[in-house]
Order: sequence, then structure tokens, then C-alpha cells
Amino acid sequence: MPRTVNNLPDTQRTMHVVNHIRSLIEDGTLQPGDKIPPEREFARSLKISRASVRAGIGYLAAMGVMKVRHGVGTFVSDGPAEFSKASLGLMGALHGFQSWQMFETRIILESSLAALAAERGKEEHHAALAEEVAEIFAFVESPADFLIHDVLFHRIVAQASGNPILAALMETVTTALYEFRRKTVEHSIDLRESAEMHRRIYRAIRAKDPVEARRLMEEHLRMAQTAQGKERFRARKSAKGVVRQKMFQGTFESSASQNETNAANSRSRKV
Amino acid sequence: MPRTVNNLPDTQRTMHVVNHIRSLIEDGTLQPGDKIPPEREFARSLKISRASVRAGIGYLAAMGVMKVRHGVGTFVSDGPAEFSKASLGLMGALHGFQSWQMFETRIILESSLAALAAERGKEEHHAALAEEVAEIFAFVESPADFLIHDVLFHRIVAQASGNPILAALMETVTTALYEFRRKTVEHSIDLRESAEMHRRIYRAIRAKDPVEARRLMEEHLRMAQTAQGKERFRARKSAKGVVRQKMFQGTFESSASQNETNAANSRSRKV
DNA sequence: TATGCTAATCTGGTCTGACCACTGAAGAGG
DNA sequence: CCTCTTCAGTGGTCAGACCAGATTAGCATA
Repeated sequence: MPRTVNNLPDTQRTMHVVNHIRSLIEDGTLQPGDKIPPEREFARSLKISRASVRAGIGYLAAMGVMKVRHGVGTFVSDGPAEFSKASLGLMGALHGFQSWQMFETRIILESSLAALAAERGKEEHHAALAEEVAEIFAFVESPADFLIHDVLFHRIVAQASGNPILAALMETVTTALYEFRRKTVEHSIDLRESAEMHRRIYRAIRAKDPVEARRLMEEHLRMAQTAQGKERFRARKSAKGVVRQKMFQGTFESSASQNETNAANSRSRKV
Repeated sequence: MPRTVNNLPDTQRTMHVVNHIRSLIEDGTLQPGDKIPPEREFARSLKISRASVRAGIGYLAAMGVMKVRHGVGTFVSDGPAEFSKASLGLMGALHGFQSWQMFETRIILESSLAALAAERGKEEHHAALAEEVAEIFAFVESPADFLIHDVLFHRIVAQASGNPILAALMETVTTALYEFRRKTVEHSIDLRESAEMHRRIYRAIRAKDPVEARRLMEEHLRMAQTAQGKERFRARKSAKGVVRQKMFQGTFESSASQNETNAANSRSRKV
């Protein structure tokens, strides 16, 4: 017989914490930006150890649902929806993603986003887009600021699409792409032409012309890709002979972590 | 002056572990399916506490890069690339994703995937698809088995597209959709018609007709959506007055049962 | 020999409680 | 009033013990 007979936790303590927090989010008790209780207190109230609480929080933080700030507290994420910044980078390292695949994915996502934005965009979106276009033109001589509003423009388009899931996917891809691009040479080329493209995209969206919006967005991104296509990638052999392109040096920032193991899955199940 | 002067770790111990493992993956030392050393030993070799090692592993596990199996060990994920199963569900809870948005996203991703597959699919893919189509027709009376090969079919199309990033996104969305769907009523409708659609998609891909492949895939998914559109969703008010639709009850399971996707992988993996 | 139960052991999971390190704000001193 | 110091609050790390799932070796029995 077993030498000890413990009580039976729901399953894993980690998941208990995750589920608890999720239910708090689902019923509106926790909203984006809200702070959760200190770990010690939270642990006491859930009747589990602080280590387990940290495991659960780490899990959520790793997926971008929570944000941990050392010395301050733990908060519910409040920015635009997106998967953890490092996720695509890690997966890229694991599965050998290449830069052209990222661009291709981005083009597919954003051109669809533009088309949807043209169909569903409201007045507020049009106004916001117009403003960003103006900013973009204003900073055509200042690459850094230009980029800021460039990103903002695309984000608003995503928002105007009315599909936050698609927007989150785009956000994830562009973030990874940006991280990657940041490591390369400055490319302050064709900003004026790029600005003009943004204006045309804006006009197509405002005119509620999905086909044109899609076409222009695709053209715009293809140009952007070509523009920085000069960057060289060094292919190299791995220790086991697999050839991969090195990218995604993604700087890992704060956040914590802790585990989980999914697994058991599908199969025919119950359908 | 500070009362203590510790040595300065790279940044956070957690990220130290993450970076270490990632570099092992990048240089090929660690391959999908490989097992990493036991936590205690790993901690000793990195000269940090086991708790920190667990934090790093947990971070990677949460993002689906690693797989932890209680009592067995920790491994590098080896299935098709995808974000952690729970991620979309958690984000859905946080940002109020709706089911139609998931379908819309899936349609956009898969139709593009089908088009790319038509352009780039190789012989092996055609063969694998043909086989799955046959299986699908064979199990037209057995919903459970039908679904297995249905999933496999779509996964092979994704692989044939030659864009693993896009494939990973699709995998993530369909997994979340499946989790969601599993909670609903049995719907064994139109399996025969669905089988026929798969056949037509296959033929379009084989004929290298991107336009037709995209059109058929879109039509196919739209039909699938309609087919199970009878499911009712209950909108409800959150504690703070925000209206959301409840979905993604994602049951977090524990014990692992591994292999599932292996059948599909072994088939077209190397390709 | 074959079978089946038991026990040892390897590995991850949890707990405790102490201490370190970052932040922000209150309080002391100019 | 402003600056510097101090300190309380909160997350981060550590140490070592013990719990729990999984596998294997070995013994006992049929």
C-alpha cells in the first residue's frame, strides 16, 4: 500500500491557478490592466504554495495573457491581442522558419485584413487612418517616427477589420518580423513612395472597395519586402547537418514561467 | 549602499534557461523529440536552482516548444508546429473572441494554404492527399474516423503549401475550434457531400490550379460552418456589463498520452 | 517457463521558509 | 521646495525535503 494518502487536487496545481484566473477574466472580475493580488496572498487564498501560484502565473505570462513586473505586481495584459512575442521566434528556431515565409504570411493576413476593413470599417476607423496617414507623410524624413506611425496604421486597419483573431495573428507575425528586422541595417529607402501607398490604401478602405484595398496592401507589402530584401542571411550547418537560416534572435525580456503539459488529445475521441 | 552585492546573472535566470535551450535547438544539438537532462542535473550544470530551471522549462512548455511528462522527462516538441493549444482559448477569454471570427480566420488561412499547395505541392503530397481522400470516403459512415482523416487531409494541404508558419497558425486555429466544437452537439450531417468536396479540392491541387483550389476550400469551409451553425451560443453579461459570448471552456487535461499526430507526420514529414 | 505482483528508482510536481533585488513612496535633511 | 535616504511591498531565487507518476528489476506464484 502507498505510504501516503494525500488529498486529490483538481489535477495540477498549475492549471488550477490558470483556470481560476481565466474564470475571473471570463466573468469580468478581471479586466485588461487589472492587478492581481500579491503572490503570497494569492497562494494563501487558494490554499496552495506560492511556488504553484508562480507556476500558473508564469504559464499565463508566457502566453502573453499576464504581465509580471518585478517589484510592482502582476497584471492582466491590456495591449492589442497577440501571442507572446518570443513564441514565433522560438518556434522559428525549432522548425526552421525562413524570412520569406514570414513575409508571405504577413501579406496573406494583411491583405485579407485590408479587404475586411474596407467592408466593415466605421467612421472612427477612417478618421484614425486619415490621421496616421498624415503623420506618416509628416515624418517621411524621420525613419524612426515614420515606423511608429506605419505600425499604427496597420494596427488600425486590423482593428477596422472587426476580426480580433486575425488581428492578433498579424500582430504576432509583424512583431517577430520587426524583432528580426531590428537586427539588420537601417533602410531608409522609398519612404515617400511608401507613404503614398498608405494613402491609397486608406482611400480604398474609405471607399469601401475591398478588392482594391486588398490589391494595394499586397502591393505595398511586396514592395516593402523587396526594399529590405537586400539583407543577407547566413545559412549555416547545424551540428547534425541540417541547414537552417538563422533569424529570430529575439531578445527575451522579463516574464516568468512555469510549466504545463498538454497532451492527451484528440484522436477520435467523441467527436 | 546596497546591503548585498550579488553576482550579476545575464538577466533573469528564467530567460537564461530559455536562451540556453534555444541555442541548443538552433545549433542542432537538440532535435524535435529529444529529451533534455533531468531538472536536478540540468540545474547543477547551469549552476542555478532547480526552481529556476523549472521556470524556464515551464515558459517553453507553455509556448508549446517543450513537452513535460510527469515521471518520464522533458522533451522537445515534435508534432506539427503550432502555438500552445490553450493560448487561443485564453486570449479568447481575454479579448472576447467569437466563433464566427474563428471560422472567418480559418477560411482565410486555409483557402490561402490550398492555393499555395496547388502551386507548390509535390508528388508525395499528392499521393498523401489521395490516400486521405480514399480514407475519408471509406469512413463516410463513421463520423469519428471521418474526422480523423478530415483533419489529416487539411494538415497535409498545409504542409504542401511549403509555408510552415501559415500551417502553424492554421493548426492553432483549428485546434481551438475543435476544442470548442467538442462541447457541442453531434453533427453527422452531409459527410458524403463533404467527402466529395475533399476530392474536388484534391483534384484542383493536383491539377495545380490555385484559383480553383482556393475557391473550393473556401466553399467547403463555408459549408462546414453552416452545417454546424445550428449551435446556439448564449450571450451573457459580465460582472461589469460587458457582453461576451462564452466559448472556449477548454478543459485542461493532465496526463499525457502522446502520439496522435504521428500517423500524419510519418506520412509526409520528411517530404 | 510464464505470469503477475511488489518494490526500487528515476523523473517531474509541490511545499516551506528564508533571503535577494527591484519599485515606489514616505520621510529626513538641505 | 527639492533631493536624498530609507523602508515597506512585491516579484525572483535558493535550498532541501517530500509527494506522485512511470518504468524497470526482481521475486513469488502458478
